Amino acid sequence: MPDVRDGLRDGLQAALAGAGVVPAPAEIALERPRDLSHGEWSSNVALTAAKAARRPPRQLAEEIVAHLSAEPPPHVVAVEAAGPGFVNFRLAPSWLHAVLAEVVAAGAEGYARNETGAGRSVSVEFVSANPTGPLHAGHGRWAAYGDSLCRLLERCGYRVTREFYVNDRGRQIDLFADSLAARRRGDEPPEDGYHGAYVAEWAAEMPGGADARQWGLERARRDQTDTLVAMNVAFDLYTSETDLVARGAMGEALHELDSRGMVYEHDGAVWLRTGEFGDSADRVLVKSDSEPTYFLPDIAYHHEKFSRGELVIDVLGADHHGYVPRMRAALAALGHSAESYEALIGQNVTLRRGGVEVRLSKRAGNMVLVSELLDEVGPDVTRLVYLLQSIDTTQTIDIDVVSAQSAENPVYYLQYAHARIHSLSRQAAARGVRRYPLADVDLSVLVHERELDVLRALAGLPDTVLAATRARAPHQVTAWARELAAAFHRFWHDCPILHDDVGDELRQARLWLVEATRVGLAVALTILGVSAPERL
RNA sequence: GCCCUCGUAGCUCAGUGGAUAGAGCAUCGGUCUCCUAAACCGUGUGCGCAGGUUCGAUUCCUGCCGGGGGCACCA
Repeated sequence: MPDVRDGLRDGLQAALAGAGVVPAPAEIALERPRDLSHGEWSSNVALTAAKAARRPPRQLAEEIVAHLSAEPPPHVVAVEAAGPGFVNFRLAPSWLHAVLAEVVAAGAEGYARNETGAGRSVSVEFVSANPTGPLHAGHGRWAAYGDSLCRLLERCGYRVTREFYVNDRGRQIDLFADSLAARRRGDEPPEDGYHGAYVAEWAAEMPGGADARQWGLERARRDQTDTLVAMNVAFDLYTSETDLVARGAMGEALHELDSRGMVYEHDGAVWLRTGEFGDSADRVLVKSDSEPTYFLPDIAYHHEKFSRGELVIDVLGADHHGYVPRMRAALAALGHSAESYEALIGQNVTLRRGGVEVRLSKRAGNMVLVSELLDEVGPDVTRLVYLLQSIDTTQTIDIDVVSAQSAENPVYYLQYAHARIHSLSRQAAARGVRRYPLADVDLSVLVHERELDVLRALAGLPDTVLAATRARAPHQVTAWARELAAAFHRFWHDCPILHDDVGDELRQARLWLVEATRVGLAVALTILGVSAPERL
């Protein structure tokens, strides 16, 4: 599919050759200036190649411009040297009409798809909440983020396995079972046990004579899975720590580390030389009471994941970041390359209700559950709210704002754009207006700035998808969708479609513009895992 | 004390090695005989501080200050 940039690059290449820049720059960068007065596209080659060309950047830029003006690339109406040495391209609207046709031809399934990850597999682990309770609002962030990241990777051609690790053995599970059993008897849970209200509720459900441990695990798992399903998050693989140990994976990992000379005994415990691989200290794999630490099965699990992904990604909360160096070290000790393991650390979520911040705590009763958010605002708003901002910032979700049906709620802006598109379809059908085949429509009548702005936004989606994937930042897609919605709302305001005084040609072209917008929105919403209502 | 992370407008947040740093909310004021006004238009003395790298730094590096998180033979 021809990209305008291909033509511009070819032109620049030829111009550079014509200007006698001998070792042509390996890469010619083209960017969209934030200020349209600098043209539709701009290149800084003259700045980067100035040294090699042995002349001032501005002068080189002017030579390039001279060459390009003599033989302008497709769609180009003017080339200018500007600022310290930028080469700016002014384009005819025809380049955007080509974008419209491309969007429509590719459709929601194909537009903004790329092959950068083709043939590569990646394992992404996220959420992995302990099976000792429901998912809280913090888990919800990783569910939304992890799943959308996977959708981005898939759109870039990667084969993705969504993984959830279940820590279903060890001390926390014992405490949870003890807490359940205590509540069942009508006693208080142990001091360091689980005190959340859900424990008492679940204990009341528990049949007499049930094994608190087994029953509790299943109850918690079911609760978590229900929530994930409601959030439109589907995992490909759940790995139980108990199963992992039972099938010997832990022993194998230990053996492999040992055979590589990475393990030693000290004070009756078995240690891993993580300190030699960038961790701040060596870590215990098997305690002096012969019980493995949580770390050993975790290593075994991560080791296994490489059979499913050449690239292994963990999505972790900031409270687990201290764990990354030791896992990185353990994987290095097993011979995995540093680039093949990626730990993405996200900051915590805080909730505000009635102007008061609600601290998330596992043991206290003030925990806000994902299921509560889902009940209050529904899955679409929940996911979109999580994906509104970067995981690098601590997120404060104001439940009052998010649950309000008002302009303060950023979610409605997007949904309203979507609803308007469908409203138009209904109106058109009611008036007997139908869309002609695109081939029969003259798009060159689309010259209104509002129309062109929508198309400019649509033109940027493939780059946004690529950049968001590389940055592991699904929120960039949300930001893009808001931009598209804004452009669309402005277009809607200024450009009538079905009104009687709109000519047939223009009406048809605008109908297709709306269709392209629908496609663009659909792509973004699919990546975000959100569906939008057809009417508000 | 050590490590990680963040610090951008009154508030919540985008953003980027480039040319005049953007949205939403809030404030104030405008726009429906017209496809949904949950929209649109106007209204803005901001990149924590100090060095460094660079033709160019809000962006990269170092230090400092401030917020959050983490430093177990717990998970």
